[in-house]
Amino acid sequence: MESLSNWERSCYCGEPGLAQVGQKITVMGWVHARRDHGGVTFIDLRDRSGLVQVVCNPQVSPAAHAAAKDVRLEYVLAVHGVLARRSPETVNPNLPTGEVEVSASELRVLNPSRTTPFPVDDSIIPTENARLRYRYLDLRRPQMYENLRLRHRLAKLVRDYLDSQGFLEIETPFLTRSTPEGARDYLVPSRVNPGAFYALPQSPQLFKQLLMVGGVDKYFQIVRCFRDEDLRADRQPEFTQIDVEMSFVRPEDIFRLTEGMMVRLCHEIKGMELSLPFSHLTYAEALARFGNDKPDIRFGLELRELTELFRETDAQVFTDVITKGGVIRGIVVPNATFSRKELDDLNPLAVSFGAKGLAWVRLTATGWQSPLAKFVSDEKKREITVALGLKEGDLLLMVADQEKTVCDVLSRLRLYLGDKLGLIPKDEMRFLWVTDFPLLEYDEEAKRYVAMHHPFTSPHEDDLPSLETEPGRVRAMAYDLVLNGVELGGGSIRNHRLNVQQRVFAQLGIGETEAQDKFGFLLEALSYGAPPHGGIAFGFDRLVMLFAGAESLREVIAFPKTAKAVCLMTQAPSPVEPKQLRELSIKLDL
RNA sequence: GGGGUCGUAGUUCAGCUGGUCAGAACGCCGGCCUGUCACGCCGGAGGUCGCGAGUUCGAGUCUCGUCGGCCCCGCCA
Repeated sequence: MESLSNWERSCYCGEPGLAQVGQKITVMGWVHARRDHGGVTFIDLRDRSGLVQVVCNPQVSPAAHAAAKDVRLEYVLAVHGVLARRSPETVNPNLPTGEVEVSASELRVLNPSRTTPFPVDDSIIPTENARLRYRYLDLRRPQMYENLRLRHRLAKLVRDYLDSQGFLEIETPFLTRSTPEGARDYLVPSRVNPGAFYALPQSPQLFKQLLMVGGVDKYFQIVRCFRDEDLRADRQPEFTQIDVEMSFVRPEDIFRLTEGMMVRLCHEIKGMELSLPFSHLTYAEALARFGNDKPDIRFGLELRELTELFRETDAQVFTDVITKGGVIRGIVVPNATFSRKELDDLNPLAVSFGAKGLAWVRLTATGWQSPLAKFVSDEKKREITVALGLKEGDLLLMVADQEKTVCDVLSRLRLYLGDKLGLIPKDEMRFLWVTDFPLLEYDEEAKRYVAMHHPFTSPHEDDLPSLETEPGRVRAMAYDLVLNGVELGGGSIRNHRLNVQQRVFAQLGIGETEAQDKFGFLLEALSYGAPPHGGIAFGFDRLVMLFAGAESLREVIAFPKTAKAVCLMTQAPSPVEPKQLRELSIKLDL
């Protein structure tokens, strides 16, 4: 093992080309491959930029050739030599540096490596278990480096854009106080205040509002947030938000700012030109047409309302549901070439989505083909066929149940069909604003209303009078940004008027005493000339994931956690010393 | 908390209805080779089949439990 001493790297491995032929260069990196021909040894040296072939020829340097004999995969080398042009028959067209090679005059082993637990190569992707345990090896794979680089570039573009729009990046505390509502908090015990805990922020929500009261006017932060909830492919316990807040704004101002940002990101990263403005749907429209509030609008297969069309039929499975206040909705698959088996397989799928069953009608040359055919009169069949514009070959898939279940099942079925039928243009970026969310949602378990967005969201001005009389019907000045069916961000105009905030708290069952206790600082701030303000926050990890075309957040996070919120590399979380617990006045009860 | 799925050599995997099923490729170790780039050739080492019970004459294979990875539901203002 040798030291770097006075050696200085002259270029990255992926950089040398014909222009540098004849120059003495020094490259450093990892041994990606070694081909020993006895007389001459080839080493592919890799760093983050790519590969270059190093030739160790005893006629050039006996020492380098001898040193190359003991070199193994993933050893760290420094190589000094002349960049040579390869003879035409030895050019490797698959390598960006394939026209040249480094003729080694000196080769230093800076560090050996044990045999790695898996190959450092994009050709075989090891199990996620191994990748996460040895993340530093996984990160050597070109794909992972590209993901990290993409993440960096996006962050920089976001910063530059918001800076150009007059925003200040301001840090807010990580050690803050736990607040009711929302996700479970990660708690941090306070040593100097025994029995008291900080909470890691689920988002800097209140701080950014207080910055507005502080006259900052335009704030942003690319900031870590923490939520102690169960994980998913698109959910990590700590994740990064692009957090934005502005004063004296309407939703349109937030839309314009966001659209400008996304236009720039898509242009710079993908060379795509987005058309503006983005599509808009109200929450009610989204639910009616797509069955959920984050529809993928890259393809059709919209939901169809069928309740009235089937009300006067003898199809008892349908009429029973209608009697119980349920609905019937469906999806028309144009020109469906499903085999009978494929059709039958849809039923258990629908059941797995929560349906009791899946009804279908296929329009053939001879009319309706359907298990329901004998329960529907010919006249009704004609009426339904016309109403839905069914054509020969079309397939109508139907679910009857309570509205929520129907929406749920059909929205998932729609995505499944879109994917299976190849209707989703994978390289499109279709942004969508979803607006007019309900302010409140009735929580059956808690037997009270809870905030759909968060408790600081402003009710729609027009609905303000009915906040107490019809709380469930009040719309919020809240909006979500959806990209290709993924909820990318959400925000709202906040309550800047003290009395409105107090009225919302009251609807949430937060009494005056509790409000003072938990949010006193906010209510106080609102009483000192808080400007109208609002903002938005984007899931930065999800943004990177979508731009990378990755299937999981873990692909774009350097050191992610498993589905059980464990870091397989550091083995966090871990038990701590009794002494640490004593200092914190904490006793374990396991 | 619930459901599904996976766990066999360092890695990726094969191993059928229980009975030569302890296998392949790559990697690793040794040897040969001066133009390879998935180098080639010869030889070799390497596995408590995640772990624990059970069924059976016999379990990698079946059953139950358990641990871990992944996916989903609940949860995620």
